[in-house]
Amino acid sequence: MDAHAKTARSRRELTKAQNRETILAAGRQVFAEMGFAAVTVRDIIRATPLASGTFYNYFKSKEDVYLALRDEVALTVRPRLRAARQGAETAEGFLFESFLAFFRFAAESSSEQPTGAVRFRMDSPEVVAGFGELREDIDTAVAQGLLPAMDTGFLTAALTGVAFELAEQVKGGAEPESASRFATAIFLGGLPALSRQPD
Amino acid sequence: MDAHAKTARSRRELTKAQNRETILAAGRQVFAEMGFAAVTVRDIIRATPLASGTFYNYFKSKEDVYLALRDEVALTVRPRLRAARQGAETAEGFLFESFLAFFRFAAESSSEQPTGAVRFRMDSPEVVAGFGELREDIDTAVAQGLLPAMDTGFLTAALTGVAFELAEQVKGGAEPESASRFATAIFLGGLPALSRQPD
Amino acid sequence: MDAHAKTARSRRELTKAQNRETILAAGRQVFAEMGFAAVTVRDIIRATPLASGTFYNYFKSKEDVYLALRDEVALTVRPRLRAARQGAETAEGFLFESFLAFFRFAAESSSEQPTGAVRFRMDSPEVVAGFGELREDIDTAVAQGLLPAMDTGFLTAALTGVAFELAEQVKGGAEPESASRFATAIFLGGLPALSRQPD
Amino acid sequence: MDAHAKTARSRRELTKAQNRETILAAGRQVFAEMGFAAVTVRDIIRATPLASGTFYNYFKSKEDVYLALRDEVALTVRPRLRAARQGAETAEGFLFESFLAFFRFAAESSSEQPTGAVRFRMDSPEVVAGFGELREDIDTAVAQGLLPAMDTGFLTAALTGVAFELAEQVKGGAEPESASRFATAIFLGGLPALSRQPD
DNA sequence: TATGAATGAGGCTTCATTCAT
DNA sequence: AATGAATGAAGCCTCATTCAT
Repeated sequence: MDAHAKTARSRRELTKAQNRETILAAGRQVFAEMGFAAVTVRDIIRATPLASGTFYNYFKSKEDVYLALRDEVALTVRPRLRAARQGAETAEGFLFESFLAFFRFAAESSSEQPTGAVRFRMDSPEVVAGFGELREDIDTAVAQGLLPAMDTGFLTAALTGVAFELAEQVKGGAEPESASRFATAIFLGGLPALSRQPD
Repeated sequence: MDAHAKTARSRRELTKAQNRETILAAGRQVFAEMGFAAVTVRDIIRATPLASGTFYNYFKSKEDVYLALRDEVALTVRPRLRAARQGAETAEGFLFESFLAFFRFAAESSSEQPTGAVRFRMDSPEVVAGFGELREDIDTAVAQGLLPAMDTGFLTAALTGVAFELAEQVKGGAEPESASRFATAIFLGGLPALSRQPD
Repeated sequence: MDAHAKTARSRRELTKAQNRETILAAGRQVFAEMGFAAVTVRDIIRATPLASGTFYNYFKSKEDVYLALRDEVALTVRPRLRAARQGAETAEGFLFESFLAFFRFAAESSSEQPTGAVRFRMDSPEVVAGFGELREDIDTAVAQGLLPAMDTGFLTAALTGVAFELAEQVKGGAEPESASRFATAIFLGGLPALSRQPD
Repeated sequence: MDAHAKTARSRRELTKAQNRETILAAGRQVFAEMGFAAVTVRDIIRATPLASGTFYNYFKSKEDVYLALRDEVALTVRPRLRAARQGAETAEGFLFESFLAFFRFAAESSSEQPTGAVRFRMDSPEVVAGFGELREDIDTAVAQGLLPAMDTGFLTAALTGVAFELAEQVKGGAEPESASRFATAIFLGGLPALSRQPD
């Protein structure tokens, strides 16, 4: 009986994890299809084989699902960004690898938004934190005299803005590599540096 | 009698224009207070002295109100950006005045977003078009050899990203002037240029 | 001024009659297109170049329009039925001409009903009254011994039922003449009489 | 445990069936009281102890309820008509029993219609199909030479018309038996046959 | 009389959530 | 834990009607 119960219990836990994942997948799908604002809990449930009551065993609301998805994104992106930076040896490599990791992720997770729908930014604190870590490293570089003193809040904002906007270009079909080269060139030398950039 | 009819007609049209403006103002308010996703048509109506049916004489949905607000924003921003550019004589002045116009507008229209709410971007095609015009001018500059050849799609994206993200900093209290200097420096010379920038 | 007023007044009266007719025509159209139950006053107004307030100068409700249309129908049908009967010299001619007049009218006023809509019967007291007059004449015939004594309520019902149902066949494409022959034969001799009826 | 589950399931399904029946009963009532056109979904719900949302678990609209009621009528009437015909051995019995079954049903389901309301016909394809089956049997009789050749579409229409109109008389208080005798006499011998019919 | 915007009641429907099974 | 029907609040929207012009 114990053995049986144990088997049953682990089967259940498996099911629990599966159900949670099922709901998250449904959320990803409907958020992409309809846009956050238009999605209802029922829409998420409908994209699922589960019963409506089951949803509430896992999430409290669509916002809750959304935040979980964002954390999931962050969980994927941040290690990649960190790895990219740690593998770099020059300022250029540092920026280039970071942008490249981010744009590759954007290309992977690209999905169609409904035309006319209001666009959302998947920029949770968690995702932005990836850039925050970049900032910390830049702070370090500034302290070491490798980079000039500057307003790091502004720099984070500028990096974030360029990263997210170029990510849209990448989602629209641009190459992650050329987008990364462009962004890196801008931050290393501004517009004049672009002339030295192969397209 | 003509005068009377005319007065009557204009009084009516005045009321209509006022009602439309009343609804737009209510929309501005509740979008700022609650965030787009959470707002309902009823919320907008409730922020109004009008009857519910009246709303539908002017707009079809909250999306409709939102788009009208965006167009209104565009109508305000674009002339300012254009004027800023036309008054500039150097590349630096060109960028600086454009950013400054945009950040000043951001500072004016700053309003509190609900913490935790999903952020929206007020970047309609119309607003972005302001940057599109900038792009045209840059294209001209490229043609004249003042600027290197580059991917203007990427450049527009980068300018847009920096402008919108720094605008958030400005809404959070940063100075439009210093944000403009920062953004200008980045695009003129990249990170190295920041050392030459007084904070 | 008098002359002018008079002209103005008659122009107005013309307009009044025209407006009423415009509304009735719109009612005919939308009742045929959508079915009575689905039609709203607004639908009728929308099928009109008139303003909504104007409707209420002529009718109180869609029911009011509907009744006016029925009266109009009755006004058309009854004289035709009466003329048909008065021109008949035998029982057979009497029935045949009556049915024929009715079916011809049905053929003329045939219009498509929306599939799936609940069907309505245009059998107002006024329309039925056309058959009531037939009944009176039959009563007379009974009194004169030309027809056997019977329940005239039942007979009116039977004639009405046959007339309206065969009218549907006629609206669906059947010939008024053959439908009239059929109905006449039934009432003169029942099923056996049909063998003597040329198709 | 199985038994428990089974009981649970059937208890649920019982409730579901009861709710559906509750709504249909409410529909029957309000359609009879107000006429189809005037009824709203809310009227049906109000005639029920159920919550408004519950209605939509069972039906999509008032039309949906109406069609279900018609099917229910058909389900009741058709077996009766079929049994009536199958028990008949002569043409007269055949017609008489069919009409009688129909009129008895009409008498049972008689209910007050609102005066002045537009009348509806409960003649769905399903109900008419009862007469269609009659037609098939008549076709057979025609093939066997028992009845003369004729337009069976017209005959179905005539039978339907007489049946539905006399049913109204029956709902108004006439005897099903005498109505059946009348209708049978008409179809067997036309008006002349009525003299042989005891009232 | 004609107009057409304003009104707010109220119909339609979906929603989030509960809870008995 | 899973189910899915029930709930009723509440959003959406149209409606009939009024009334100032």
